[in-house]
Amino acid sequence: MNIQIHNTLTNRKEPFEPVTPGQVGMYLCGPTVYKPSHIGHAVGPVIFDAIKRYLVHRGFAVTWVVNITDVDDKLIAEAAAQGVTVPELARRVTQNYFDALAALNVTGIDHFPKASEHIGGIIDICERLIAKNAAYVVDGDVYFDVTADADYGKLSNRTLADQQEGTRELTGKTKRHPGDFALWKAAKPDEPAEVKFDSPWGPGRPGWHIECSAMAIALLGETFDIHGGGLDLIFPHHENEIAQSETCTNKTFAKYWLHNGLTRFNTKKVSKSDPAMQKVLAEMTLSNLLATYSGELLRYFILSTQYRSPIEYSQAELASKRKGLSTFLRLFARIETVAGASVYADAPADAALPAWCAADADDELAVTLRDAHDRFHAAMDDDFNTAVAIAALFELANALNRYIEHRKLDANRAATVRERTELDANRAATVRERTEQADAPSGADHPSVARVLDAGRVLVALGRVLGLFTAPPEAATAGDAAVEKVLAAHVAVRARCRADKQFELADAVRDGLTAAGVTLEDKASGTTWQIDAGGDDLMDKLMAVHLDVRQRARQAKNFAIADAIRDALAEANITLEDKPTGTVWHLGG
RNA sequence: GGCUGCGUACCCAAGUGGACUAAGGGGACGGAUUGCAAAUCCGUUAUUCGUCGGUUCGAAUCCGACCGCAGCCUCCA
Repeated sequence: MNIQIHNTLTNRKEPFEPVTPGQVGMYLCGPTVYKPSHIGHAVGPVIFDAIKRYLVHRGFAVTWVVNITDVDDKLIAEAAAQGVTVPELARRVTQNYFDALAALNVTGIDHFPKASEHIGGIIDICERLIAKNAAYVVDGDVYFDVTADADYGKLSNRTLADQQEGTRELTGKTKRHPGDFALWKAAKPDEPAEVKFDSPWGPGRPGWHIECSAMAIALLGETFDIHGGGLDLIFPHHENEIAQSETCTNKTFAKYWLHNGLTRFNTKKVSKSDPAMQKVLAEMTLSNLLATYSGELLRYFILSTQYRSPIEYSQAELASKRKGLSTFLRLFARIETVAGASVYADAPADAALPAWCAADADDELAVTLRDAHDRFHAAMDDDFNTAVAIAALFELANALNRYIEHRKLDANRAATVRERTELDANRAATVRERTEQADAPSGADHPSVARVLDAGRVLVALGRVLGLFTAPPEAATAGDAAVEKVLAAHVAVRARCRADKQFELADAVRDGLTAAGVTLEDKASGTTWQIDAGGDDLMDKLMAVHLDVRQRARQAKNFAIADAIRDALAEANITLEDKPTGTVWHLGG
């Protein structure tokens, strides 16, 4: 099956055939590093990262370049406003960008060239264009002559005549044609020394578009495969890149042009230039978002829409996506409980199907797994349709949950049932029946469990092709052993309450924890917790619940439970002191 | 004004001539399960794809008009 790519140049889907068979060069326009990255900056890198992973998965050797534009008018202005040097500001903002990419699991970028480090290549292109009479010098500026490029406008589908009509820019004395653009800008007297570079035309710095041409050519060659960026870059940025590069080399610059949809908020583009958006934008920096949402969730959110469509950002939408993503993460935890082995470890790197899933295998799970596997690949082959690829993963997840459910594979089910016999003699008959029904599997030796584990690992491997499911989510309490222990005490207390049929107290525990932002789930294999809203005061909240429940138990003269609470907390190294003013607790008593 | 796109259920979102009496997710509702929940499973939730025409044996998908929205034409991922 062939990979199809939508090419902005032809406005069609085309079969993907790299310039050099088996090898792919990709270039994505990166940020101008003068302000912290916002949600929109994450879209291109996440999509391209998924594209690279898929191409690698399909056997291509891929080189991916993302530029850092660190010489620019806005950068100079912002550095001056903040009272720092341009390199210092650029360094800081670049680091901010890198941190966000790491959190988003964007790991595939091979080169991050900086404009300031490619001045030689930029000057070289300018000179070649001047020599070809396709560029001219005016007072230390160098302009590209758009009339020198016969097919100028082919990417954005506009003619020079159209443009002359629409342009607000005056031709003035400097430019010959209003569409001409600066390749090189002469330094202005008040600009700092670190953005003045020597050139044959005097000190100055690159124009906006030229750095991408120079860096792409330097790292990927004069013709490469895929060039991408946001839709808003089609004109003038990419149009001008094509014009200057192809006029310079007489070769095709990039074979396929990919453009991702823009992030929107209240149906408006998230844009730096829109004053109404400025405030929103400040809150939508990637570092802010990553403080609230996991990188995996943001990545999943971006990939759940086909890349050419706009993405509507909202908290409600992210909350909805969080639920969807958790379906997978819960399933992985469930399989681990069933099989006693992690799906994250030993997932097949190439997402290959297990032997029992051979083409002629016709049992239900084999068919579903094969089908999901096929659909995933077909979706990605079709212009990297990650939305449909994820839908295939959902179908597989559902099939696995169903399989576990119907075959009663949940680990320790039999053991739990036995415990229950002791709890509730009246129900013993039902319980015995259920014990017989369950095939009481334990561990990965059981054939059905082994299949679930295999299929779960394929699911993880497919997700990893999109850059998801790399590792189990870190518990919100990681590193906070005290919180873990106090929660364990809650679970123990609640189990005691339930065993004693003190359901009001049991519910008081759960309701109290829910209010504190912790969800309890009673499963056949035991009670688990999930922290939805952590925070510095979580420990205090958890202890408040303990004290409240204990107080209720004492009022009901249920001293057995009250004592059980104190004992459970003692296990957590917490002592309680009952004083006339109330009960106080301290750690490590 | 020119050039791109878009408008699919309560919300998000795939699908761009026949396997569509339209994927998938969220939500809602009913059932199983649970002491009660949560999770999970089962089921229901668009005879219809902005509106009106046209082409076609056949259209959400092509064409036209209209309505609404967005992007680019100035810095932007």
